[in-house]
Amino acid sequence: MARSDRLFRLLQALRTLPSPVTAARLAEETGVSLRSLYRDIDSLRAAGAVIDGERGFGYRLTEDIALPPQTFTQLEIEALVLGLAEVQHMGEPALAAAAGAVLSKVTATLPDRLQRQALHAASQVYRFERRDPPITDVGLLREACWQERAVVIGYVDAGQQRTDRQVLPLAIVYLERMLVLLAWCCLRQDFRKFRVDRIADIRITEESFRPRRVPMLRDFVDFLNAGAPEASKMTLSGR
Amino acid sequence: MARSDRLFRLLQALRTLPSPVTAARLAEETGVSLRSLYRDIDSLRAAGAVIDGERGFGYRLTEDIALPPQTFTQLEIEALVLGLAEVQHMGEPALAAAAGAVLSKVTATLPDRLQRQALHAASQVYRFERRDPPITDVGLLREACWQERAVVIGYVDAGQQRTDRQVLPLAIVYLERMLVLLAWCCLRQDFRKFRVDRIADIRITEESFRPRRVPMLRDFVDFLNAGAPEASKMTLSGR
DNA sequence: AAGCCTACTGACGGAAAATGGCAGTTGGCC
DNA sequence: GGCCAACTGCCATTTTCCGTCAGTAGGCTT
Repeated sequence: MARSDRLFRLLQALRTLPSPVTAARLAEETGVSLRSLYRDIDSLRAAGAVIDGERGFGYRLTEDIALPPQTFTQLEIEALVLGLAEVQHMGEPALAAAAGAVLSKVTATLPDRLQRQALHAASQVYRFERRDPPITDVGLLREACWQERAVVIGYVDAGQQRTDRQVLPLAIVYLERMLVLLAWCCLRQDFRKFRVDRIADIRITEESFRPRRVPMLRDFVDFLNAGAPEASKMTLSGR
Repeated sequence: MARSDRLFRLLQALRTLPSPVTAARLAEETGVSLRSLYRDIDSLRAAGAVIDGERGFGYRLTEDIALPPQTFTQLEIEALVLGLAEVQHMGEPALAAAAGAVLSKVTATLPDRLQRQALHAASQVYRFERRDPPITDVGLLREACWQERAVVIGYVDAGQQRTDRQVLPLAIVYLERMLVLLAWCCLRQDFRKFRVDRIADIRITEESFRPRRVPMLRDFVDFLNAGAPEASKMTLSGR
């Protein structure tokens, strides 16, 4: 309540006051202590604003936030609603919630007519089966991917054999109905696919492999495609 | 932080759920107790929204407001990229292209950092099989749904029998891997499901059933769910 | 090399707000 | 009169927020 309002005023101050502006000035402007101001700046940055801060100098707003209103064609709205609905159904709870939030945020910027279209899209996703929540914490794996940190996983293979191994997580992939972790296996020194539902436990280590995730992922896909016939090559999602 | 996000979702729920909507429903939607919900409604009203509340009836949003700017979290970006990638893979060419367009438009408005995140999302969709293009023109069916015009379809049933029938198209649904048209069959005077891949040809007629599509669709879903056990009820995509 | 300016971080304790539960009131409708 | 659902007040608990303080760090001037 009070807080979000203050963040709004802080952003306004950054926009209007002559830059660079010191933290002390902004703190005074928003009526808050210096410490809290730094926290507020963090919040704005977390929300996507790009704020330069140089020691001994001050702050400068480099990139503003606010999703500008968008327009979409009717077909594009169908695609958006359909895709996000799909994620709401198949994703783990946190991801499903995020899909809902995206839909809300995007449609909020739409003019009335398009909002109604979004609401009554002709393409829909219905599911009979309730997906049973995966035992594995997908969120943790995703976190590891983002941070490019090695993880130690307890993996149960097809023969019920459990092994603990350290891997470099590259991506989480929906591969023909199956949730799969693509990773570099440090034990075997090779690319491996791990079915997420067979990962018994996960521990994120301190070991970072930044910034090698993206190129390694590319290599992995190339490697998988090397032997495959042209018609059944993997493609990276959408790009 | 969490609160302002919730208020946003509440507003969105008020916008999208069929009005009037009860406090209990909204509380469930935003994952909060009834008591807190009343407080949240107060907050929105304090922020300027005009929300009708009649005892024994429910709420209705009379005048909308805009809340402070929002951006996407990393997880929300994952959801967006994943969902649209899915559509790019499973949709017919026109729809797939639309999904790509949405992704471009949305990411174009994002700050650099988030754009990079979108590009290198940890969740991805890979497909081996190339989808064989459906014989049926899904676009035409969608068009008929949008325009709420009756169509005459040539349908080949399980026993290879072909019949021509006039139907009122309600929605196109991805139902367990299968593309299905939900429609009112004028011949049988009943709700029917038609597998899109068995629709041999389509002709849009002049006959309009506007504005009955949305209520009819609701009836259809209720009808399907009437006998089903609680655990396997259909849900309308995402809302 | 020594200050100085300012961004930034961590820890800690107290203050304030948010939250949920409960018991009750109220107005409209069957 | 009973039911429904909006609304209110109160209170214990939990969570979040906030200011203070102590310290680190980069760039600048002297």
